[in-house]
Amino acid sequence: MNKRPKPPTMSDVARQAGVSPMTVSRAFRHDASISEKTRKTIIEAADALGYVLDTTASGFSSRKTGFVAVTIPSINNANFADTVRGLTERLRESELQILLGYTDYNVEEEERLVEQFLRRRPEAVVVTGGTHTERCRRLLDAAGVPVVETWDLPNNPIGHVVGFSNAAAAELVVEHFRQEGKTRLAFIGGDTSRDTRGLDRCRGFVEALESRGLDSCRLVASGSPPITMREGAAAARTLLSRWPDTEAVMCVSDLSAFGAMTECLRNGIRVPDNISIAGFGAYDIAEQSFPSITTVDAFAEDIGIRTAETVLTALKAPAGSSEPLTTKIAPKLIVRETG
Amino acid sequence: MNKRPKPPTMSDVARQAGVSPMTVSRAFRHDASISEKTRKTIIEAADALGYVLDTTASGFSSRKTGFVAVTIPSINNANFADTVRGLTERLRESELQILLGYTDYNVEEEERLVEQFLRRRPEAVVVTGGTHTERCRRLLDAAGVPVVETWDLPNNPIGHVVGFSNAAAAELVVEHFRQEGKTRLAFIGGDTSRDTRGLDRCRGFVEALESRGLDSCRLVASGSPPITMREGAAAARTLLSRWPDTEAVMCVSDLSAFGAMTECLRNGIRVPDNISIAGFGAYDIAEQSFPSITTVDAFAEDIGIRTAETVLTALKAPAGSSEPLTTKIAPKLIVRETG
DNA sequence: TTGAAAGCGTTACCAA
DNA sequence: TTGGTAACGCTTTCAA
Repeated sequence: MNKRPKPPTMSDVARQAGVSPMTVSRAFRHDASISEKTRKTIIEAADALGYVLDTTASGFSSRKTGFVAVTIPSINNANFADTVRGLTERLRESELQILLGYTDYNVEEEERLVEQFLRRRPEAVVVTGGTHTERCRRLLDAAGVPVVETWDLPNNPIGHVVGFSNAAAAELVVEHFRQEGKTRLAFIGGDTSRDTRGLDRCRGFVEALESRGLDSCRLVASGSPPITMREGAAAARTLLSRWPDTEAVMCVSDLSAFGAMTECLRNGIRVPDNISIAGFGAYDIAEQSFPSITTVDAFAEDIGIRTAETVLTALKAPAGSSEPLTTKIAPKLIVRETG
Repeated sequence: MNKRPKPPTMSDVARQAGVSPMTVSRAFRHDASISEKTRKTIIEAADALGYVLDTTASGFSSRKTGFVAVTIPSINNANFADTVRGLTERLRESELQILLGYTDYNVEEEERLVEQFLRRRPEAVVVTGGTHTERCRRLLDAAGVPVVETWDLPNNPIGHVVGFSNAAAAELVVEHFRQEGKTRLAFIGGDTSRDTRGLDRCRGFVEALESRGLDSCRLVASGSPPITMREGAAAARTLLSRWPDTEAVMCVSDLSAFGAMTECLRNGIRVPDNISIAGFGAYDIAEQSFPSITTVDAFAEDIGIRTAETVLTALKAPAGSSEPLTTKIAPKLIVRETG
């Protein structure tokens, strides 16, 4: 760890290379008009001095930070990780860098994070879901940069949207269970109101049952979102003791579905012979578990890719002209051994 | 999306509040000497204008960006996610923000990322592992900021270290299998040389066998790191067909262990009656699967917390005085139903 | 506790 | 293709 009081600047490089600082600046940009020979001299001088471009200064000067601020509910979730991966890959060529933060499924924390990010002057902001604090909406609105809401279809979007209806996704599962002739259906999710997408799935589940004239009282909440495998297992215990004749259960995620399934197996309840189980999210575990788990693929990575494309389009558009884009993703049911 | 050509500045707020820009600056800092009354007036004026502090400018001026650059191998890995969580939580109070990137277990990509991050002038850099390209080491060395290597104990550290010996962790598992009287042991991991921590575990496994006079030829590689559940299952197939009398198998991670286990179950092989299985990383799945999986807990979140503390200590120390700190984590064996 | 002046390292803009 | 000059919005430093 070399403690150098002051890193070299463009002026230092300019002196070393015998050119003006402005020419050094050009040597470090892709588009600039500069002779290949001059550039080579400059890059060599820079390397010799250990010079690294200071984007802190260049961003300040050009009012372009190259940041895209992204908030996700949890950093430890394969679905959101896939979305971030899609975003990152698709943005790679464009000089844009992701500033990533997680909210713990908490809108207050989201507000804190968004404000912190806005101070960095990102060129665009990507948030998860359509539920935010009033102040958070105001901040985003006033930021004057493109905003994309993902993983949902908000009624009153802030700006752009790349998402799907979580309620409709739940209906896919209900319809599937119905086609298999099941009538006593249950839902396992987390308690409280923090995970709005999880709640939307529950709501969609209930509505789908009601519109089919089925009883919709079998709802079990266990643990605060995101609900874990262990909480899925606990919920399954509750479910089986309260409504032992349940024929099929949809879980808010594949992780809880896996927990519920192992709980059944531990208690000698056969899946799907005695009970069908479905999850959500197309996690690896749903495919690799034994038996494998019926699920819904929301195409998390695609959401990221399409979000990146939305950002790029919005950034390219002349300042006023950008009308909000909405990209709808169509989740897909994947039927497996459990259902 | 309000398109405002220019966001308000401190001068705008100062005019609105009837004070000097300098006083506005003080109102936005925690330590500054300013009367509570003045501050209140200013904050109100700022809110009215929709002013948000521009850290792009303040960082430039003060030469403090408030960034800690962090690179992890994969964004979709519960272990590294836990480390990031520990880091983030522990850093929350300190005005430091994490700049997170992932390398895909690739040192070339790591070099690219580190260079990109260094341009942002982070106040510290955290990397995973002790293996880097030559140029990456040079860049980090020249950056003049504290560097922390994690999840490993490098022979020739760049600066600070918070980690453990992956080889020794593997030996824990071998010793456990030995105490259960198993002699025909196998290892399942990924191929090639990208995941150096995985390789270290394999090396530790082999050395532990040899030092106990056991045969160490049962090594199966499947897929490029990080090896998935599916690849773990494929490796188990190979293993069982090539060495059907294997008594116990250690997998490079819990995910591959889970895949290997389900593959056994699918084929009617009882775990642990016919074969014992152990993983690594103390993932949720190892606890919740049925049967549950023997594993090694490397205390991923602790690694993050201790790393944050190392960063804070190094940042507090006067420029020259900081000698490298090494924090050793002691991984712990967790014996479960499979082993 | 408050204010004024002088940068911080880069890029935009215009001129050569 | 190159160079000079004037910002960019804030903090540091010193003075009141």
